Amino acid sequence: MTRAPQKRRLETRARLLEMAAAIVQEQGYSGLRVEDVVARAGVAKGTLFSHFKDKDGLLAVLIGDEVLRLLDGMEAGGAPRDAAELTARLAPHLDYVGQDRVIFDLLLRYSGTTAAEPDEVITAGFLRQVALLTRWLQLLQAAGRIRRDQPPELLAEGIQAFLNHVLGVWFCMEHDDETPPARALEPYLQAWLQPAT
Amino acid sequence: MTRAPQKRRLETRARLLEMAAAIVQEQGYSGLRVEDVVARAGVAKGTLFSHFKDKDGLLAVLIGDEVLRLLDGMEAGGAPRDAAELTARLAPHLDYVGQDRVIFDLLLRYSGTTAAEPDEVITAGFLRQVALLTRWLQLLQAAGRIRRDQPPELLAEGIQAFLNHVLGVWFCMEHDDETPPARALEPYLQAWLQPAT
DNA sequence: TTGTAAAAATGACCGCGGTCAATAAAAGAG
DNA sequence: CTCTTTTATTGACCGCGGTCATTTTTACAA
Repeated sequence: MTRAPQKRRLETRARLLEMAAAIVQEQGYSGLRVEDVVARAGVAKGTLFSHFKDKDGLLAVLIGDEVLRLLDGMEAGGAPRDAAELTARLAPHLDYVGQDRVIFDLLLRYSGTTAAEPDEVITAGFLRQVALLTRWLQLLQAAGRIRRDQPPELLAEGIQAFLNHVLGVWFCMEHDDETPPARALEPYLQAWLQPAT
Repeated sequence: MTRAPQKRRLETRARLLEMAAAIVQEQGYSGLRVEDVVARAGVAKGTLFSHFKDKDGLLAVLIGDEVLRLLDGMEAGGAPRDAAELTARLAPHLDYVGQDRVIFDLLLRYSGTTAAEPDEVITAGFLRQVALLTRWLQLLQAAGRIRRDQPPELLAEGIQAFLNHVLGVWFCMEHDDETPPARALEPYLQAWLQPAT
């Protein structure tokens, strides 16, 4: 008979996440070292890896959490009324991911995970994002603001593709460059969703 | 007075690449360990890192080389006559990259590098691929087989985006799945290049 | 040939993510 | 309160990529 996870364990997990978040706050994602996390949380290294599969597993929770918060912001803005407004809704997400390559790499690694364990926050985030995009695209199609010759699911996945493409390029160049990801995304979405004439 | 790189050094570099390629042949890219490479090449570890910036730098040469060979194949096929034929030309590339996540990750890291040092094989490969795609798209536009309302450069970059998207998803799922990347790419390219009516 | 400065190669060493057999702490059973 | 079983934690240890002060080799001048 398997038992439910005990209270003490949950507290440890919470403390690990809390300390990790604090370090990220101070040093950024790239500055996060497992040894620092466990030191601050006052546990041994092995403990961390009994709570999270690996360092990425820990990051996935932190980042997934943030993605969910960004989604709240997106939804709060209400349904966009055209392609340009949709781009604007995506801007915060791009800004967040664009701030550190670690975020990008991790999201990319999980971005295709449509199935999988629902307790993984990051997966939940993706499912919600795709669902939200699809819903919005349906509305835009109904309003005749974007093309209607393709199913909204395909268009949504296409948007994901352009999002990642733009970010990938962003991380390859020196950032003195003045074009932020959100701005670079525009021409792609305009072309991809081009309004029905 | 700086001197040109000496013969002996070039031989060492060549031997390192040769041995690395052999190991990849046997164990795949994921199985490549720096220690094995230097052991086979009969040099110390530090030597490898004086020839290549890091492990990725070594892989970049190996993979970039392979990408160039694939490009030869693409060009040998001649210019495609419609979107479907273009997809077919890209299939070998997808098959190659899809065989190991290491290849994908590395190509993605370099994929935005449009400028940079021309002696990097992998950069050369990308420039050539983009140029080739652009040229083909121009021809297809001229022939009226694809949309003409967007510059071929934008369409080419879009294709890159879909390529990476499809591959990203591919690596996220169990590979018992029967849909290979090339097949998954089709609907995107059809939609993205949708023929002028 | 010999002296010397640049180039090339060396390998001990480090950082850091991740493992695992051993140990401690909790949770019932009697 | 014991004894036993499950759960949670520990920290020494490992693998592997990457560094750097030191040593060896090479090229060239006197």
